[in-house]
Amino acid sequence: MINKNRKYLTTGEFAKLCKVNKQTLFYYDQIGLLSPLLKNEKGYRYYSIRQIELFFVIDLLKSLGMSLNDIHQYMQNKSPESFLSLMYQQKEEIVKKRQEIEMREKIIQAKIDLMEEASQLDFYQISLEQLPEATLYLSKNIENITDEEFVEVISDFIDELYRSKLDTGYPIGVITKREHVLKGEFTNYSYLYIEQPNPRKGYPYLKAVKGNFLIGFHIGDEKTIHKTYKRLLSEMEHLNLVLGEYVFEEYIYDTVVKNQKDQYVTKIMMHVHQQEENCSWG
Amino acid sequence: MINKNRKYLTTGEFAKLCKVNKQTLFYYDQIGLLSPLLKNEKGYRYYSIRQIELFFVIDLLKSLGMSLNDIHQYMQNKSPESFLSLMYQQKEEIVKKRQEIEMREKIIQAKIDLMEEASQLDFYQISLEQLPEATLYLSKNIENITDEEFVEVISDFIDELYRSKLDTGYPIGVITKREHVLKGEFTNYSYLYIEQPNPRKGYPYLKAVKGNFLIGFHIGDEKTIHKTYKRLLSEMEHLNLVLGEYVFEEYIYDTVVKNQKDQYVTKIMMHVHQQEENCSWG
DNA sequence: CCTTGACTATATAGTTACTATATACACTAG
DNA sequence: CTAGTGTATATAGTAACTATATAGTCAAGG
Repeated sequence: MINKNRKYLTTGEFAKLCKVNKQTLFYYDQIGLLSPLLKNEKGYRYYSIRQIELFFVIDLLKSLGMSLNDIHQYMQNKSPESFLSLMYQQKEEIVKKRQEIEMREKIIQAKIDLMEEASQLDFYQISLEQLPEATLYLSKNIENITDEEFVEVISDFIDELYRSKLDTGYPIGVITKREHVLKGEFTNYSYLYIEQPNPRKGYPYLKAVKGNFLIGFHIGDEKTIHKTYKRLLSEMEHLNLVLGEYVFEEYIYDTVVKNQKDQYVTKIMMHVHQQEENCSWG
Repeated sequence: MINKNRKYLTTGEFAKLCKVNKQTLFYYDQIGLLSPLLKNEKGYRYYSIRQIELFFVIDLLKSLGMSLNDIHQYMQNKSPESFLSLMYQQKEEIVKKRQEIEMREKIIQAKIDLMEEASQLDFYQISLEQLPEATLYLSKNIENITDEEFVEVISDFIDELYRSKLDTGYPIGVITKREHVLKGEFTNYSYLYIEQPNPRKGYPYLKAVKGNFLIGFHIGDEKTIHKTYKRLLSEMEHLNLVLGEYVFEEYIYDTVVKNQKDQYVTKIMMHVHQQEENCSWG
């Protein structure tokens, strides 16, 4: 619509309107994507003001991830019909992109919350807490399997995180059963898990837990985690508690925020109950 | 958390987990962004399963538009504090990005609506319609100004579209005052405008219009638009109508969807009133 | 009329984050 | 022992710019 008299714009002026580098317009001219309406005998380019609308559309399509080549293809044989169908197509794409962005926004918020929480913790303190119900997405069982099978399970687990968008930004944790912990097999894990703060309905393979937990932190390489387990178990006895069904482990600080293994921090959450004798006595 | 026994992954396995090309991991190793925990004497790379969490974060940061170089900088001296501040920073960025996506989604929807509407139109029909109130963002006055001043105004207008996110996907239109139309100066425009279907409050420079409009379409180059104006004006007289204060012009089909100027379609909307005599007679 | 400074042009090289290709070595299963 | 799959390095290519070098153009001021 914009077209006063036949005022044309130089490359510099047009570039300023489009908010791009002049070189970009040379490049677009070169690949035939957007050429000036006319070129004088000295080679000077002159753009019509109207061409800004075309640039807007090119810029829109580019921002939606279309390659200049594909945009060029469209521009070759444009029509109201093909434009409309392109827009319908891009509408679907952009909805997906918005959802991805929303998911990433949640992930970032989760990381912020986790880090803020971690900064308040005293890693040398063992505490007894009542944890609320939480929904977890579990892997297949990983007890007593070979290395190859383990890689297979992890692979499936992570594939499902991608496929069903279950990555919430929370750390991937592990669950160990009481029987293994009591046998001193602290790293004979049974499942991997990732917490789902906003679980979607109709998901079959989710599991809830709540109850009393004895919580402690292991500082340093995983290799020495048995020491922290022993401290926790003795504290448990001291408090007249018995081990519940599961123990949960989660990284608080890992390779993402620390350079050396001896600075890693692992949170250990032991499900516990009052001791039977205590109950019948009291 | 994930670490069974000291099972390491080959480059191929790790790449599969990360859903990237093996070459990408070579590249990340090369630039020192993400190197395998160990390399054997034959040069074979072995990644720890835990490194997937690091890859996830790299991938997240990358998706937020951070360059590998900047990510690398962060990784060099990572700490819970720097990670937290990075996340806060990225949270702000992603909010902006989401808002941009939402705006583009609206633009695409507007283009779809406009094209669907256009496909229903009979361009050879002149019609009288009551148009509802609409909010328009106006440019400065462009009557009788030089080419240089015109470019200046356009530039300001488009700058403001960018700055205040006023691009709604609707076409940029022009307004001509009655006095110019009556003098036959059909292209002596007074303002540029763009419709705002969801105007934000507190915007001072918006203008509303409603009333009866005589609507016709000009097919072809703008140069011959006076013919369509004359047809419209004679139809107006025929219907015993008088010209209102303003005439609006909008492109229906332009350089975005048509290759040749003779296929462009311009919508002309003339504000009209009943003729005085008619009113007093009736 | 000449010079200065801001513009225009082309050509070429560099950038980022891969991706593809070519070549050679290693490892595993039959 | 060989076939097939895996691994490695080195090099070149890609998209969409971006920067740099060199040269021609133009309008204003002295």
